[in-house]
Formats: sequence, C-alpha cells, structure tokens
Amino acid sequence: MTEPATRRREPTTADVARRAGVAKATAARALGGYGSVSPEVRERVTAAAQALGYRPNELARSMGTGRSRTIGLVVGDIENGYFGLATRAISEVAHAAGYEVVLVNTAERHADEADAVRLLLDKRVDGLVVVPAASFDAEHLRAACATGRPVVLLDRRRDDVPALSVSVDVVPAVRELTGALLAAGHRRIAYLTSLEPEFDHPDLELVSSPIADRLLGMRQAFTAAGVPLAPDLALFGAHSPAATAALVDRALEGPDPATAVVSSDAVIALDVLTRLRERGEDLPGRLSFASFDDAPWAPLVDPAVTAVQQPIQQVGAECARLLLEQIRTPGAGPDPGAAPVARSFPARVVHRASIGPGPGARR
Amino acid sequence: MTEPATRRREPTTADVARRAGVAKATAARALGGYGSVSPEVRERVTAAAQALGYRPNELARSMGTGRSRTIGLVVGDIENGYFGLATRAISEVAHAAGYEVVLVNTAERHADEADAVRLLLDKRVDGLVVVPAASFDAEHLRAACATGRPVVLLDRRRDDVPALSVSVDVVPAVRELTGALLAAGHRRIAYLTSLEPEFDHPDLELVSSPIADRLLGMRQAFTAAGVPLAPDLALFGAHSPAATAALVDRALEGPDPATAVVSSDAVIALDVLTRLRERGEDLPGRLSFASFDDAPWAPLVDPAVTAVQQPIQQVGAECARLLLEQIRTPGAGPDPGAAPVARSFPARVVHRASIGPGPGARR
DNA sequence: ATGAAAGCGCTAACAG
DNA sequence: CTGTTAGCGCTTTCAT
Repeated sequence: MTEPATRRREPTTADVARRAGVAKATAARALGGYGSVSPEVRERVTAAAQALGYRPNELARSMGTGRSRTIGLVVGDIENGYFGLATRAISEVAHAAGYEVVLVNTAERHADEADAVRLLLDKRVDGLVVVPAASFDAEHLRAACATGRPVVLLDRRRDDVPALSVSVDVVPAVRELTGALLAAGHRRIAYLTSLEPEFDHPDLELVSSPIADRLLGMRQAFTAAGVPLAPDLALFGAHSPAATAALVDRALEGPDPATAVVSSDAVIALDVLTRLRERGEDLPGRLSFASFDDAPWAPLVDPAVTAVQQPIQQVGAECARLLLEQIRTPGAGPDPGAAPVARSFPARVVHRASIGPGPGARR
Repeated sequence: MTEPATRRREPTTADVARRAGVAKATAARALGGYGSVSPEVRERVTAAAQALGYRPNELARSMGTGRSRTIGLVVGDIENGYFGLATRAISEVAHAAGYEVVLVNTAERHADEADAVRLLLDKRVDGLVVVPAASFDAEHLRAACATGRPVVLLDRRRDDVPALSVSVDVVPAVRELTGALLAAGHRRIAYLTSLEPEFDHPDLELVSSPIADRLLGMRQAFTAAGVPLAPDLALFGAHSPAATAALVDRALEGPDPATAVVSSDAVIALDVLTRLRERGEDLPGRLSFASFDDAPWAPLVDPAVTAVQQPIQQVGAECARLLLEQIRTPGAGPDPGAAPVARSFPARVVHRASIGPGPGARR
C-alpha cells in the first residue's frame, strides 16, 4: 500500500518467496490459490506479499496455463446504442464468470474486422464474439474457428462459417409490421439500410442475414396480401445523414412516390425523421414511418415511432453464455465441418402513432 | 491457411525455425521484425511461417518486452451514448497508434471500479483511462499511479489523484443556460442528477467534479442576477425511471414548485420528459426544460430540447493522445506528489424550443 | 548476420 | 505439504 515510489521493478513471486523464507513454488501456490499450503505458510506468504505490494502478473499466468480469462468482442459500431446494449450484456455475463472483455471497434470495415480478429487471437483470447460486417469474404472467421478457440457470431448469421450464432428473429415481426402498413392502405413502402449498394445482390443472405431477413419478411407480407412488391424501394447506402436525406428524397419524389418509410435501425431513423421534418412532411397524415430498433426516444418524438423491438441484451447475454460454455468444455462447439448452429430471439412490433392511413385505405 | 485441422499445439517460432533450417532466434528476428536478418533468410522464414500457419503469441511477446500495446478503459456505463462516443474516440486513437483497448464496465459501482483497475494493471496494460465513479475513496487510482504506468482521468477530475485529467468545462455554459432561464423569468429551477443523495455534501467537488461544476455555474448565475438560489431544488438520486419520476413529482408539487427543470444527462432527460408527458405538463408554456448532453434525438422531440452540448469525442481523443504520449515517453506524466494536471474543452449551449417564459417574466 | 543461451513471471509435474 | 526442476513462446544479450 504505502510503498516507496522509488521501486522500479515490480515485485514477483520470487521476491515474496525470499521475504517469506519459502520456495518460489510455495509462494506461487499460496498466491495463486492452487495446490496446497499450510495455513501458517500461507499466512507468512500473504503478509510478505502485502508488505511488498505484490500483484500477480496475469500475462505470465496466462502464458503458463494457456488461458487468459479474456474474451474478444469485435463490433462494427459501439456508439450505436443497439450494440452498446449488447456490449453491456456481454460484459456483464463475462465479468460475472471472471472473464474480461477486449473490445475492438471496426467501423464496419471488413479489413479492420479481419485485423481485429487476428490480433485478438494473437493475444490469446479464450474466445471471440464477432458482429460480422457485411462482406463476401469470411476467411478470417473460418481461420478463427480453425484455431479451435470458440467463436460466436452476434446478431448476424453466416452460413459459411462453422460457428454458433445468436441473433434476433425479425421475420414474423417484419411480416406483422408490413402487414399493418398494407392493411392501412400503403402500397409503396420504402426501406432504408446503411448497407452499401454493392450488397444489393441476390446473395444478400450470405452477407447480411438481418437485412435479408427484413426484406424476406416484407416480401412475405406483400405476397400474403396479394400485392406486388416494388423492388425499387429497397434503398441501400444510408450511411450518413446526407446520404440518408438523399435516399429519403429519392423515395418521396418521382412519379410513384413511397407513402411509407421504414428505417433499418435507430441511427437511420433519426436521420430520416430529420429529413422528413425539413421537408415538412405530414406524419402520420400523408406519410407513415416505422423503424427497426426501438430506441428509448422512439415514444417521445412526434409522432411516436412504431418500431420493431429487438431483444439485443438477451442476444448479447446468450452469446456470452454460449461462448463461456464452449470455453469451459472444449469440443462443445460445432464441428469444423458441421452446419453452423443458430439460436435466435423473437422481435416484436411496438405500435405507436407514426403509421397512418395510406392512399389505398377504405374511407 | 489450409491447415490440417488436426493440429493441437499452435506452431511457434521454434517450429518455424526448424522448418526454415535456422536458429530459433533468427526466426524470431525475422518474424518479430527486429534485429537484422539477410533478405534470403527472411524469405525462407516467412515462407515456413506461412506454410505452418504461424501466428505470433502476443502474450509471450509482451512478457519479454514488458509492454502489451494494450490500454485499459474503465467506464461506468457504456450503454450511455455519452460514454459510447468517448469509447469510440479512444478506440480510434489507440487503434491508429497500434494499441488495443480493454473495456471494463463498472455500472458506476465503486467496488467494481477498484477491481477493474487492479485487474487491468495485473494484466499489464500499458496505461489506463478511467472515468472515476463518485466516491470518497480514490485509493485504487493512487495505487494505479504508483505503479508508474500512466493513468488519465476522463470527464471527471480528482484533486486527490496525481493523474492527468481531461474533461468538459461546463461552467460558462451552465452560467449561460441558467442565465437564460433567469432572464425568462424563472426563479425555481430544479436540477436532477443520478448521483446518490449521500453525495449531496459540501465536499461534492472532491467526489464528482461534473456535478459540482454544474451546481457552481448555476450558483454563479443566480448570484449575478441577484436572485437567491433555492438549494432544495438540487435533486439527487435519479438513477432509474421510477426514481426520476418521483423526483420530478417532488419538484413540481408542494407550495413553491419548480417552473423549470434541468437534467444532468440525456438518460435522465428521457425519463424526465416521459414523466412530464404523463403528467400532462405544458412545455414550454407553463414549464421549461433543458438538459446536459445534447443527444441526437434532442432536436426531434416536442418541444425540441435546449441542451448543453459537450465535446465528449474531443475529450476522449485527447485522453487517448495524452495517455499514449506518456506511454511512449516515460516520466512525461505528473510527478507522484505533484498537483494533478487538468485539460478541458468548453461546452456550449444549444438553444431550442424547450425554454419558455417563467412566472417572473415581464409581460 | 546468425547462433547459443539466459531470462520474463508464472504454472505444473515430480520428488521427497 | 513443500522444494526442485522444467517449461510456456518470445526477446535479448553476447559471442561468433
């Protein structure tokens, strides 16, 4: 505690052992809480450690045991509240189990993600939770699985990676939401996602399961209602306020404008609402709006936003639990060749005031 | 790349050396990028490493060098967007410099914070950024500084810890905001903070500089306006929606109710607005509202919220920069005994619609 | 430029 | 229960 600050080298088990007059291994046993030591020796060692201000070197410990009690978390965008919640949940579960979390933010850049995965593996994390960015290349994830250390995918499935995944099942909720829009008389429903236009591709499912699922649910609802789906209203590239504004303008102008807008997440929702307000659109009178992610502010804006609420904390917590389980029982994960295993939690629609009658409404 | 998955032990420098037909040290030099190796040997070693799927063990590397290229970040509440932004900024700067960030969330619990700091130190992080939770005990922070590894305090100063701190200077902004409220005719201004009532204490400055600064700014504005400050309206304990609702009720009822409410952060703001709406309060007609933290949704609620905008990304980035600087030039930090050094960035008021005339307004 | 050998601080296997 | 002796995988003298 009250050490002379003029110490350069930190005390080690050897120092403690010397001071306590025991062998290094004995001191290490007492300090590390393994093996067995007599109460009196333990006492002497503890006292010596205390006097010296000894602190274990976890690096050395990890090197010996091969385990670091650390898990890596690779996320695209930590400042997005959605992933903030997931991070929090994962931290909580990991922490309770005595694990630390190393967080890497990749800004949804594939190259950064690959680097992050590699680096965390090099740092010998015991397992990895990854929110994979949309990309056709998943080599880094397969490589991670090949190390034998457990990997769990959060919020996004990848059929080409032999890892567990935990995500939100949005399809029924999307169907419900879209159904509500259709029932209200809307036919032209725009959907805005931050995914780059290069992913607007038939194999979208490979690359971003959440977006593919949203589109699938919408398509199902249209089919069920016997209404033809307009593919021109799936709008990609809403990655900034300006880009989102431009997409909103595109959706709302032209010969057959959208009468309803759905945003892919709460960040986009904010930009969409801002733009709609700038344009002076009448919500929910002439235009309807809904969003994925039920952000805490959704009930407070005017009109209150109808949203698809996603149990992301549960997803995060389950991810962490599954990861820890695999860490503790090696071989519990999916086989390298086996089909990926997926677990999901259902989303639900929270109906608020932002959906009004569309042009096809009976009056 | 395409390794037989039936390998148990990961390849080491020794394996690579053997395959390349050189000494272990030579292989290590080629792989680690230090010392000097002839181009042809480097070539052979690289090829062998590639063939074996060699990856360096950063743990072992750190153990040898004594540096881990990792910094620890201890935050109270990562799901609060304010700290999400700070985390993002710190990650960005650290990452650009080749450092990783280990994040620990403490839920603002002092004991967890102390544990986290100790553990990160034990893991041999090269430096620490801490957002200290309010507490009279800062022993863990002093201990951290005593290890010689640099520590930077984020968003909150501590005069009893010899560490650099980077925070937001809110005093002028608070003065401006309070002045605006006073000028609008408000005399009874409630201030809600999530700090526990036990910290409602003359030595608040010791324990939470941001809250102390807010109160100081308000006091200055009242004094400047020659209006007596009502100390009964500094309301502590807004740590949950229910608690906040109760405090709002308390402020708005009784013989001399508040006519303006100011919330200490955006999370509280949401709870306050929710409660005000439940109560059917007329904003900004009969009641005014303002908040610290200019959340992205602040312009979109009705009425748009006047807020104190705090440059938290700048604070985070500067924190990281100062920390890295100290890591790279040992001894650059404050002396153990010296006065703590503080750097701050000015906040500013964003005036929107949530402030209206108070009962003292001239008509 | 390369090799041999000695650590870094701890855990672990094996005697006594 | 305790001491001795090896490692873990890498970096780092110190020779050569």
